Amino acid sequence: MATIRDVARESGVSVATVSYVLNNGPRPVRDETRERVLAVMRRLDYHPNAMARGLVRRRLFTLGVLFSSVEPTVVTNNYATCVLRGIMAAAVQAGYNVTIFTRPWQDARRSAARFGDRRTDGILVAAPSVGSDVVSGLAQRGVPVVVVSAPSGDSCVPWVDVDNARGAVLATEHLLALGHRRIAFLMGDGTQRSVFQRRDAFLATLARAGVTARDDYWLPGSFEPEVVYRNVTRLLNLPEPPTSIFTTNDDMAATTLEAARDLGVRVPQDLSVIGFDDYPYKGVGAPILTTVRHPLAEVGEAAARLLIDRVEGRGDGQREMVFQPELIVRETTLPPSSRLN
Amino acid sequence: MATIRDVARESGVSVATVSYVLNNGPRPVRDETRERVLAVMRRLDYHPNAMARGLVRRRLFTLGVLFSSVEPTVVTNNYATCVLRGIMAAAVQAGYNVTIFTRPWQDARRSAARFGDRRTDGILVAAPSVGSDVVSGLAQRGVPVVVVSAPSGDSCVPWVDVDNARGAVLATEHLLALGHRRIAFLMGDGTQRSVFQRRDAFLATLARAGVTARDDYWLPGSFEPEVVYRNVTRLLNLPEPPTSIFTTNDDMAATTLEAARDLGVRVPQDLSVIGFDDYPYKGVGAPILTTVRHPLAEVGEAAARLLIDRVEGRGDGQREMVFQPELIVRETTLPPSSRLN
DNA sequence: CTGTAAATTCTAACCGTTTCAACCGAACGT
DNA sequence: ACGTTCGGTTGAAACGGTTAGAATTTACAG
Repeated sequence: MATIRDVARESGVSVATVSYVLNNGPRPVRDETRERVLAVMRRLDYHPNAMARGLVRRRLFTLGVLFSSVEPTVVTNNYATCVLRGIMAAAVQAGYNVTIFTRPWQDARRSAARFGDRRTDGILVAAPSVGSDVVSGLAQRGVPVVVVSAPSGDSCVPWVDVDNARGAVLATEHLLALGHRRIAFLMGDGTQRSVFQRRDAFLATLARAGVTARDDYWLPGSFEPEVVYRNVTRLLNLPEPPTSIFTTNDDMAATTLEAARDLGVRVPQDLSVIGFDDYPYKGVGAPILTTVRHPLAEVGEAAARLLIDRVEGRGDGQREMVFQPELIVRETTLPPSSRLN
Repeated sequence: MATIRDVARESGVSVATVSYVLNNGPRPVRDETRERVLAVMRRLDYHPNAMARGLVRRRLFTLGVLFSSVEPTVVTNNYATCVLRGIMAAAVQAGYNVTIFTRPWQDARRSAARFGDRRTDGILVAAPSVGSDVVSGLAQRGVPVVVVSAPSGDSCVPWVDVDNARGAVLATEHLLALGHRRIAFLMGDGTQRSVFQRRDAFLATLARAGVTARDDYWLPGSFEPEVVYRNVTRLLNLPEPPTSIFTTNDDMAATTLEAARDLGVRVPQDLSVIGFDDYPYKGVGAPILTTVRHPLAEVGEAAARLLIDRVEGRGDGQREMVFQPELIVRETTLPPSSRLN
């Protein structure tokens, strides 16, 4: 494999000169010389070694992505896929590659140095769990970090998220406006702050409307499909089952529909279901989910842009971005059937 | 940020010794010395610089993934997501990171050197289009390559794929066995070899059964949802519409269901639909697609394993792997309704 | 003790770039 | 004719590691 020295030798100039033509600077090169060097580069099929470059430039034009958990299924679930799509969009545009870290974050002491080993120019931390020191750990080590879909505890780390509370308000108010009073909230597991934000806003909205949150609708939170399925079954078998269910995300809503179907509960006639996130399911068949649109790809894209700006020294003070959710009424919500009330 | 030299100085040994403890070799280090060095490393929060290491070791423990097209949507479509899931699984297990290239492949002359710039230890090329010189270009430059879901023209480049022909046979025979004779094949665009393999097997199976492939069911191939939708509409409005449609992949099948629904054609009563790939849709509602299961994640995982074996010098001659597809009969296929025949 | 082999450790070259300080010649102002 | 700039070029010092070869200890037999 040809190196810069080969090019220099073949074209009768110093390596410095070759480097200058390679980078268009920082010193000028006479046109005639440049042409000669370029010709040799082409002839030798030369391309600079990324490692050597990265070593001295301390830049590799690569963004790191760290998901809270690195189970391969987690890296490729709906949430991650959507965020990744946005990240890729920003990366493509800015000419960055994207590296997905596969080693799980353990704690700052053991992991910060590893992830900050200059393999990437900066790191996007997606959906860190509440107790984790991943963000502060990296930030403290001087690694440029942007948090995706979670506020950063660390005040100097930029973050991008949707307005979770607002989304939950939209969903809840929609159900209330339809006339629902028996509304259950199906909670995801308690490692994400967004889950709590959505729950709190749900409860607050209910309270504001003078509707009491029933204890028997309250079940332990989890994103696990099996648990969700079981919880829904339990809810629908209650003496007074809910007439509508609001889930923490669309995957849970899908599982809810499945469980309802298996119980012979018709959606939306007997049960309204509303999700959150609006994953772009290719809906294989009806009904199509009513949900709160969470612009995940845009969130990912904005976060990646923010990170790129930071590593390129254009940190224009932008510290946080909050996207507004939007209620998407489709086919899984209706007024509660009188039969059940 | 602490360097190996800092550690050496602080612990009163040479950098070589520090390196030996870092890598457990190649020379032994006395226990007492090792402890001292490790203590200093911990105290200084030292972690070796990945670039420097990569430069001399010529290994970064990172796999590159190159999708035929790098539209961000392509990188995160169903196909790519499934393959990526498998790749991640293998990578996690072997301790590799995964870099997704964002610059599109142009041609060997312009791109080979760029992608072989030692930023990754090897490259997984996913679904290269038929005319592309991406595989040969990289291979020729000495970059370890494994092709995902396409046979490699280059005989010395390993590849992994599903048996596309067999899958199409399974689907077609299923429809024939149900009694369908008016069967349409909806073709994807002609840049992937697998599309042709599926089509050819479809036609061959039809011929073997003595069923003629009708010209009026033959439409220009495309994966674009709009085109698919239009094609399906055209088919179903034919004087003698097909009683069943076999699509090149599940996304197309989903669009087919949508178009049928919009036309008031009931699936599976009036029209049977069978897809290919079995993407793990969270089926939001019925009917659930009958399809040919293509173990995409396993394909990706196997390919990644093959690549890792190669870069680690354990190339045990394994050159190609073909996975067997499986017919998954669900809810979108039935015998043709007599009404229509 | 001494000689010798084995176990450690050190010195220094190297991996392939970038870039700074220095140099050289030509053009320029005076 | 003579400093001064300035465009163009170069040698060499980083960048932060690995590792071969030499040097130093240590272990052990005689």
